[in-house]
Amino acid sequence: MNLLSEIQDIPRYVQIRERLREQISKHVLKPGQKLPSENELAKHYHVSRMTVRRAIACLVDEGLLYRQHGTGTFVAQLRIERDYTRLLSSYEQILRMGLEPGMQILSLEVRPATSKVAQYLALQEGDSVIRFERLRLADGQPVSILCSYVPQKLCPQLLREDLASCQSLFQLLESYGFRLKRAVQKTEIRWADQVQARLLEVKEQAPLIYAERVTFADDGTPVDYVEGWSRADVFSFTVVLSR
Amino acid sequence: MNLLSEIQDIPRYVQIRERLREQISKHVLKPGQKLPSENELAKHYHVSRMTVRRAIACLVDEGLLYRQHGTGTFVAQLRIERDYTRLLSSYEQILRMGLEPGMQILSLEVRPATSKVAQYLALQEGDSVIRFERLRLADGQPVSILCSYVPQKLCPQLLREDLASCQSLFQLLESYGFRLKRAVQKTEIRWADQVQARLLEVKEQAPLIYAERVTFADDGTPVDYVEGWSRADVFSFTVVLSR
DNA sequence: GACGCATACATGTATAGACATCTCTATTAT
DNA sequence: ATAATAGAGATGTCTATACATGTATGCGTC
Repeated sequence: MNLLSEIQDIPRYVQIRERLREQISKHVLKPGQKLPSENELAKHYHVSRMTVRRAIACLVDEGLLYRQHGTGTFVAQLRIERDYTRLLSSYEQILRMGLEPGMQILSLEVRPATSKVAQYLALQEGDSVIRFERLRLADGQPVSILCSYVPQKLCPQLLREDLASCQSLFQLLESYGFRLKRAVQKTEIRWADQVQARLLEVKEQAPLIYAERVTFADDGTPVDYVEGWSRADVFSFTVVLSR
Repeated sequence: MNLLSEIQDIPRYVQIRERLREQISKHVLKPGQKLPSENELAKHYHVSRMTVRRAIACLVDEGLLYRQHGTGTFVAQLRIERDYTRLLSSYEQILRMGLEPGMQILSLEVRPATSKVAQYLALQEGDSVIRFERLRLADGQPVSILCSYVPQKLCPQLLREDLASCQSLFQLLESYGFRLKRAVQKTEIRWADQVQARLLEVKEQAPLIYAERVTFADDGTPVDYVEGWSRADVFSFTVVLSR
């Protein structure tokens, strides 16, 4: 009889969800195995069936479990996935690759928004945006040129912050209380111009991975537009797609 | 007073969800606007509050709505196209670009799985897999070389099907009853070898977008492993990321 | 006018139960 | 032996209710 902790103020469905997740990750529940029925789980945890269903529903959404109507709930076969569609800052990306992130600021200024930037950030053309351009390093080697645009009205004092000591624009934005939720990113191949080639230490016309991304807070407000040019020999890009 | 259709056997929460979705897409509910409270919606549709919450929860997951505890539920600012993380076949991708898909079969055979393929498809090395290699065309121009591997035991009669007339492997697999659910795709840059350069009509050593993808059915069984080499001047790649 | 507090109302969590629908199995009838 | 049927047990939908918790508002006090 597993008792849920009554002391801490964590919802029961969250506690059950995390217990199930742990059992799956530790192979107590093996891939393909049938879970106890919802009624059995409800009895076991001393909660109602609806609470169990809620816990299970989360894990089904994540792809850890699947249901078969009339038959039962089962552990899915593979789980390497989840983290792949996680929205990461370039800082976090490099950390994940096991390298030491570094940064070199190229420029930092307030500018009127061009029409393209205004459109992405839902501003009027000419509204002030903070333009922050830097070279991202991994283990001391240049890997990406990044250029971010943030509406100035969202964080008027951003310039005064020490952007050099703060390793990630995301950290800064989140510390301002923006709950970054999702982003749309478009990736394609472009060829290095002279300046980019020099900064990234590649040949002119070498292929680069070009990505542009708009990041949205949870209320759908665009917070950030980033363009990035990255060395094609360093980056790969893994995502999870759903049909 | 909107009545839900009692005749059709569609769950009420689905009906309410789709009505709300329609009102959002038609701007009856405008971005930023507050929805009626859950209790009001429940009265309006003559259902319980839990049923309304379920409908709303779906749309929150999709990013169309967001909630503020104690305040209300609101329409999000932008409708980021959900379609960006949709798992599409190459056929569907080209259709979406507004081009006419074509295909030229390069080879079709049953082979023992290499260790790499076996690992991706959760097979034993040497198990039979169907290897299907083709050139994908868009408006008659070659754009991708694709090479799919499917465990033979999943569809023993695949070879007899007329793969030439069926424009998409996905269609075929779904017609066999596989509920394709999600895929993990890794994308990077590689350089064209002699054969690839000739087929894709680019120079040798030209950069190509290399993608490998494992597709899973809803029970987590891997159904399909694809490698693709695509012309970098044709493809871009848009995804939605969440934090 | 500024502050604090009570209140109304919003969403968040949880319950116990009812009935529907789907699947599989065991029993019964042919 | 085979086919039809009944039943058990699983998930799917839905209700009505209770209480917890967060937020804005308006009122009274200072």
